[in-house]
Amino acid sequence: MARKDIKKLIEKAVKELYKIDAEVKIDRPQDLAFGDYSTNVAMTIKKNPQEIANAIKSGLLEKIEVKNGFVNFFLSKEYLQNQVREILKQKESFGEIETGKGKKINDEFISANPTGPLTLGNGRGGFCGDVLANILEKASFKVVREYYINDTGEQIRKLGHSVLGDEEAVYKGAYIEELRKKIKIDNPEKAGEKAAKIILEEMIKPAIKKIGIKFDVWFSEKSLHEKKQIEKALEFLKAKSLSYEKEGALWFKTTNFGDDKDRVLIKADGETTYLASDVAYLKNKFERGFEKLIFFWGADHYGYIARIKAATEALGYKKEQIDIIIEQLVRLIENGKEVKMSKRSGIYVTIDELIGEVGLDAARFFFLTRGADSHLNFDLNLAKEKTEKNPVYYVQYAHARICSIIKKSKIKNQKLKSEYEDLKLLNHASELNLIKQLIRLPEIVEDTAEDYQIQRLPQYSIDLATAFHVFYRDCRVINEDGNSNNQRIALLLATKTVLENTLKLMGISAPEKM
RNA sequence: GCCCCUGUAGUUCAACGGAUAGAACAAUCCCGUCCUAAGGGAGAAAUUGGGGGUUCAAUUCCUCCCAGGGGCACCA
Repeated sequence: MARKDIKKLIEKAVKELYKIDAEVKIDRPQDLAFGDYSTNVAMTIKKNPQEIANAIKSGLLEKIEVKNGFVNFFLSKEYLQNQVREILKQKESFGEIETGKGKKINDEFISANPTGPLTLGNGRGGFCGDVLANILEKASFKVVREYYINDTGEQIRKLGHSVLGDEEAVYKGAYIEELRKKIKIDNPEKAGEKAAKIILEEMIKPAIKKIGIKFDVWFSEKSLHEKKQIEKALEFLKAKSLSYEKEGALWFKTTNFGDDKDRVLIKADGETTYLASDVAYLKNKFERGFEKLIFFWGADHYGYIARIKAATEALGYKKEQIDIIIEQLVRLIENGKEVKMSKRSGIYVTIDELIGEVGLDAARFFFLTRGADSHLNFDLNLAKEKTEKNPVYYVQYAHARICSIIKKSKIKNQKLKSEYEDLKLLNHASELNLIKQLIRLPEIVEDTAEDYQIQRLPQYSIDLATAFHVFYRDCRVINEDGNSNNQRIALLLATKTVLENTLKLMGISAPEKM
């Protein structure tokens, strides 16, 4: 990666010049006039940028300029041309980096209660959780995608009551009516469990399959009870003197770890709380050897963070091993007004409806474009209208155009190989700019695996597509006489590869024609 | 009351503490096709909610205020 190499060069130069270890950051300036990369290190260590620039020599670089205190680096044509060959060599593995070194990460997302269909909000977390897993895998982490099923407890009993249609019913909707026909059990708890199973198998799992997500582990809360793991977790806390009895309940001293107040593990009526299950579940996850646990939660679960971190520390692990990504809630807008979504009231937009109306690729792109912190509004009618204008088609169109040219060129792969030896004719500004976009992918993967800002990826795919469309305008691949320019075919194939790899990371298809 | 998130162009969103705050959609105009015009280009549109502060440099960090969303259970 050029960025890494430049960083090393600067660090070395600074060390030799001033005998200090400066923290060097390499940026990509927005304006290409400021170079392909730049650094502000001269300003942060208050030294002369020209002096630093003079100390650097590399075949990577065509020139180094100093402006406004920044040192700007311009990549050489030779380096860029060689990258095309590199991409063609690496193919689908282009973009992979080694930072993860095979470390095991558990990525838990969606984990919606099996009390109803998956909705918009679940989709947001689902797409983001899935794509983060893709990125982490690209960064050489070993990722397990996990879904936690709350298949026992209060909400399951309530589901049972709802199916039975008694006065304790809370869930509404056509699916409850359907379940009522299928389930002939009088006991609310048993009826609830049966209903949960049907909802999971016939509603949730098919919806997840439909949106292109594959979970490695479906983890049942009930299994924690059955395997006595909750008991063991509680014994563990007791042995560490981290729990105590008060007013007939068993409490967990979460305040020892920074929580506002202690929390109940076993209620006075003898039932364990959700937290008790979670302590056991956390213990289970860590014992499976994960170095890091990622959770995608909706903002309504914010209050739970302190508890989970406390539990992590109580179990003897570091709270840094837990990364909780809070997705702000999706607001449903209808006729310009917010409609409160709620499974209990039966007002929501399901994943099935969403995909049916706007399609999977557009839906994925829509959600991936927005950062987790944005409180996004979702207007289904507007989304339907805007579907045709979704930028995802702009990106896919670039891929389709490439496929079309390649098909037309009738070039054979074997013949091409020898042509790659020389790519020196790729000199046009639009060709070089396209290559500059291509080589960003590993950097995008590196940065995103680090900070989880998934929206960087769709943004990048648009930049990449734009660079291609400009190249398409400026540089003909198939000449008027019908012969093709093989070096440009090579660039085309490299672009196709990078587009495919990027779309694959987002879980979006790369159509050959549109 | 306390905690978290948000407030950026007409709209929906971007922007590792950096250079002239970027896109897309909408609105205006140009390029009539020759490898897919689902494309390309030009211009217009922003006092980044408001006031202080830290910094060589603030949309970004701190602080106060205003507005909105979420959370503060022996619920999940």
